[in-house]
Formats: sequence, C-alpha cells, structure tokens
Amino acid sequence: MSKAGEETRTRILKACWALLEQGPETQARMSDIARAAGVSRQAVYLHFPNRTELLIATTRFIDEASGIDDRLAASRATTGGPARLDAYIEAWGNYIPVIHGVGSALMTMAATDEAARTAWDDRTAAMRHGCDAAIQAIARDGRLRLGLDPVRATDLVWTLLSVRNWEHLVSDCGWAQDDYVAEIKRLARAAVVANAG
Amino acid sequence: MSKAGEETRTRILKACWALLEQGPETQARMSDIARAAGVSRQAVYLHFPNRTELLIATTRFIDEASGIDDRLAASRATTGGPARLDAYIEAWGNYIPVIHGVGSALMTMAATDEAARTAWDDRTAAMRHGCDAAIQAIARDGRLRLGLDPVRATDLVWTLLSVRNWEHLVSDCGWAQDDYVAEIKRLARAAVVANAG
DNA sequence: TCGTTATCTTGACACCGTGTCAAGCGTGAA
DNA sequence: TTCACGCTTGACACGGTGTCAAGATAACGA
Repeated sequence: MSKAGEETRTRILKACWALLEQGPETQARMSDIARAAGVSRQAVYLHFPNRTELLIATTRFIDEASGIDDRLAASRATTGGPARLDAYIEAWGNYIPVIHGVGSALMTMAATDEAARTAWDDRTAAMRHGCDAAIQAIARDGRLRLGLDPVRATDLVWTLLSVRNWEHLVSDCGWAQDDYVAEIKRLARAAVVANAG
Repeated sequence: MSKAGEETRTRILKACWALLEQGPETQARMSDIARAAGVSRQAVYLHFPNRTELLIATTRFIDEASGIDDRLAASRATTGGPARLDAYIEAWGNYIPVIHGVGSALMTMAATDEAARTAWDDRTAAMRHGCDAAIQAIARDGRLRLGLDPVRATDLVWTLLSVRNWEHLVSDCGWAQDDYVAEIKRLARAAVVANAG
C-alpha cells in the first residue's frame, strides 16, 4: 500500500474511533464513518472488507496508539500477589474508557455476527489471562481465599473487570473513573484474597 | 379483543419466549416468531406494532407467568438487613435465567432503538429499587460498611446483580446457577456490609 | 338464514443499511 | 505521454422491518 493509501486508511480508523467515542447516541454506519473521514463510502470498502473488520481494525489501532500491551505487561512485573492484582486492575480498568466505544459496537455486532463475536471473545480471553496470572501469583503467595478454586477466582475477577461493569458504574451511575478503579480493587480483593483488607 | 384474538396473542408471546430462550444462535426475526406461532407474519403486526413492543410485551408476559413481582415482594419481608439482601439476591438471581433470553434481545435492540433502551432501563431501575430497599434495611441495622454512601452501596449491589454478570459467570464460565447465587451473595456482603462474613 | 363484523391470510411494496460492481477521474512516477 | 494506483460516482442486489390493500373464514346477531 502506498503512503497515500496508508494515510487514508488511518484517517478512516481515526474517524471510526472518534464516532464510536461519542457514545451510542451518535450513529456509526459505514456512510457516517466515510463522511467523518472525508472519503467516499466505497473507499472504506477498499480498505476494510466489511463493518466488522473495520471495527476489529479500529480496536487494534487503539491498542497500538495507547500502548496498552506495554502497560498490561508492566503491571505483571509487580511483586506480591495482591499488589499485582491491584496493578492489573489499574492498568486494565483505566484502559476500558479508551476502548469502550468500539468495544460496545463490537459487542452489539456480536449478537448477529460470528466474526465480531470471535474477535471480542479473543480480546476478553486475553484480558482473562492477565487475571489468571494475578491469581496464580496470589496462590503462590498462599494468599488465595481458603477453599477457592483458582479457576473460579479467575472467573470472578474477570467478571468484575468486565467492560459492562465499567459501563454500569461509570456511564450509568456516574462514578468517577478513580472511584471505579478503587472500588473494583476492593471488591476483587474481597472476592479472592484471604484476610483481605 | 375476542377470546380467539387473545389466544393468538398469547401464542405469539409464547413462541417469542421459546425462540429467545434458545440462545443467540437461534434467530428470532419477525418471520421466525410468526412461523413458530403458526401464524402469518402480518398477524404478528396486528397484535404488536413493531418488534421492540413485541419484546417488551414478552417480558411482561414472562413476569406474570412466573409471578416475579410476588417473589421479589416476598423477599422484602425478610427481617434483618443482611439477610434481606441475601433474600433479594436469591429472588432476582434465580429469575435472571428466566428472562435472560428476551432481556438479551432487548439489550441488543437498545443499541439502536430508543424505545427498547427506555424499556430495559425501566426494568433495571425497578430492580435497583429492590437493591436500594435492602441497603436501607442494612443501614437501619447499622451494618452498612463504614464510610460507604448508601447510594454507592446500591450502585454496587445493582451492578453485581446485573444480567451481564450472570451471563459472564453462568453462560460463559459455565457456573452452576446455585454457585452463581452463592458467590454473588458473598460478594455483595463483602461490598456493602460491615464485618461481612 | 342472511348479512355483518372481527380476525387472519396473501402478496405486494417502500425503506434502510450492508455489501458489490463497473466505469471514470486525477495524479504521480516511469 | 502513458500507465498504474487510489479514489469517486452511481447503480444495484439482498435481507429485515414495517405498511397497505384485497380477500378468505368463521362467529355472531337480527
């Protein structure tokens, strides 16, 4: 792809990102995205085979633009199981507002579109691995709640950290982002750490 | 509406319910629902103005068929704040699998349809009132976690009890319904009750 | 018994959003 | 100058929702 072509591609991705960030009120049909990018509707199809793939590409674009992989990896360096759980929650919890728009759109498509479902499942599975790593660290420290299966513990933390819960608390209930992160940390500790407090 | 008309209406509602219960794999377009009800597609439109209203009517139908109002009301009779919270979680948590299908469909529509969004918000708001009542009871007992705002407490319990969290744990993680209820009770207590245990 | 009315069917159609196709246009590089 | 590439323009098919008009059927009352 030439330089011009690459530029158009990123213009489309940025337009898509911007539109989806404005919330569910703002429509993001292919024609809306094209207009926002200052490009014809067909030009979008020259770069992305369909709407689902455009959304997926947008998530990848956002991932790279915000360096989330590094941030999540950094959180894994924290020593001490419970502290590491905190670090992971902070890293991921503060990333949710960034990908929320496109994530929301992808989850909606997932209801009808198989590819969208797979793509979103992959993302949440990756996030789950981070939860699992934190749980393993806690288990190694002997701090896992008595009688709690590690898989169950991962399930719990993974659920607490879901995008939907962020939506509930921040978008619907109007919580400040910091309060959200703090409370999820507290809850996650209460859920899986022995003698949490 | 005559007796025959009423019968057709409930046949449609039951067909809609049955289809949506089969999960997101099974399509539930207007024509699918009509076929399942043994009725023409247009007959559906004679009873319900559009798909959204049909879904809303289906939730009401399920509500009545399963007497959820009574069950929720009964849970309010429990004395003692924390015990009452448990009772409410048990009542609502065990109702989620019943309305999950249609709720899921309604949430999907909510992305594009204003009426669907309003209807679903109303439902969750009603559920929230139950959470609030339980929190009030806990506060009266002086058992609310120190420094926790009652509204925040309601937000938390309401979030924990969301349909999405049930989906996550039961549908996605494969938890047994009883385990789900037990764990949410534990988490809710840890979230809002002082000296929870 | 006949006509009326309510209920449902049949088939056609408009609308919207997605995705496809073909022809043409402009620009920059060989 | 010519060619190739990236984009535009305008048309179209398809599927799902919702609308409309013309009948069929059966119950009900006079």
